[in-house]
Amino acid sequence: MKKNTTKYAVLGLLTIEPLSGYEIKKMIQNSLAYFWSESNGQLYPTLNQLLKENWIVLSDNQSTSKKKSNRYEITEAGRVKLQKWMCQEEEEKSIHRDENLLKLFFGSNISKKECIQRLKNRKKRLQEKLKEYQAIENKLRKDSTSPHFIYWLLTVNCGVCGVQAAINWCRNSIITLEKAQRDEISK
Amino acid sequence: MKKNTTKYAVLGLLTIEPLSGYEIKKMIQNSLAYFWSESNGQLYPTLNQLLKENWIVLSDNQSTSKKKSNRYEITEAGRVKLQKWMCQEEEEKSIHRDENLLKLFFGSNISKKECIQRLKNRKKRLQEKLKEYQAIENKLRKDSTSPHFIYWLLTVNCGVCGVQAAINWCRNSIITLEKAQRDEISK
DNA sequence: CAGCTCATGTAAGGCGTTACATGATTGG
DNA sequence: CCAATCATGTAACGCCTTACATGAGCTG
Repeated sequence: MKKNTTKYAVLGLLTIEPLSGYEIKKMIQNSLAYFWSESNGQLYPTLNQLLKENWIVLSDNQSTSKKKSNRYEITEAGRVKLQKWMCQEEEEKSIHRDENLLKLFFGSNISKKECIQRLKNRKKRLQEKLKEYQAIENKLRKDSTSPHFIYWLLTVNCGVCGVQAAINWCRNSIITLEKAQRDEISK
Repeated sequence: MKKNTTKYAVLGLLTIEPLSGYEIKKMIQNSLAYFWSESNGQLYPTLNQLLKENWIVLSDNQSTSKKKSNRYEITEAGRVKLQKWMCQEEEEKSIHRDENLLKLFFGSNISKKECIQRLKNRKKRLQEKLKEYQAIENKLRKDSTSPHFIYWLLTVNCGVCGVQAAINWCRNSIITLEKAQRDEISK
């Protein structure tokens, strides 16, 4: 059984406020980018699917601009559906495919020097990512009155913690490999 | 452009030793399960594809058992291909879709109590996972002479660090939510 | 000989992305 | 009026999983 998680992402966003497809896309890019993404090819068909299932409806208050834009509202049925999904346990699926780890696992096929360089680059990228996340966190903290505040903060905090852990692991791994490299040479 | 990472997983495993499709599958299940998986529907077609591209060949030393089993060896071209892939930079794709975070993000749609319960369950699952990873780590440490040893240890260590970070985040998040819950009631 | 594991595959179908197509409106 | 942005979609394709199909050998 497949999930079609796009459905729930859309439903969730519509509990915040009525939105058009285009606005949903923007919102995901601006606020959820660090843990979620949607493509047009997924989003628009899903919206029509949700309509058919009566989990969302076309909002009658038209959009601010004069353009044709379909603004959607979540229905009561949609809310129930979303809540049910949110309360479902999901087993901890071990991140099914981590390409970085796969490469590391086969490290003996390239030189230690090369491996170390890869890790250093990775660490650098992660540090940039960390800055981004912290910027999001700081921006969030400025509007602590929203009912969503606490959840959004926890969400971005998860990203921060994860990246920090990855950076630490990179640092330690680099040290380990550098030590091994020195041992190799001295022999 | 898509990657077909299965190719590289197979090539990598064949640098360790010649293997049949079935053995590759077992190996992934037994040793790489915490960061990689393959299904038959992906594995066998990929093997034939690799054959056609001359990155692997049928090994002539037949398998231990008398059954028909196609054991494969990596070719020099295959090795080059693998090494090239390993030295390629990949941009840090922010884990494109994290369902747990998506649920948390929409937390205001359900009760704090429910959210806390979800997090507690998640933490428990993560702790079990941590034990598994540590068991793998301990098993690995017993054969420290292998040339793969250092890489395999680093790989599993990455898993351990990630899970530990996630557990800590869960713990802190639970505390934060419980505090918010108390504040709600006392008002 | 029944049932297990070994062993290799195929078919169907969902998920998801990329790239393209199409227009309307707005701003310079 | 030209370009950019707003706005909605579709077509094609790749990845990946699930489920099934098939058959050989092995074990009691």
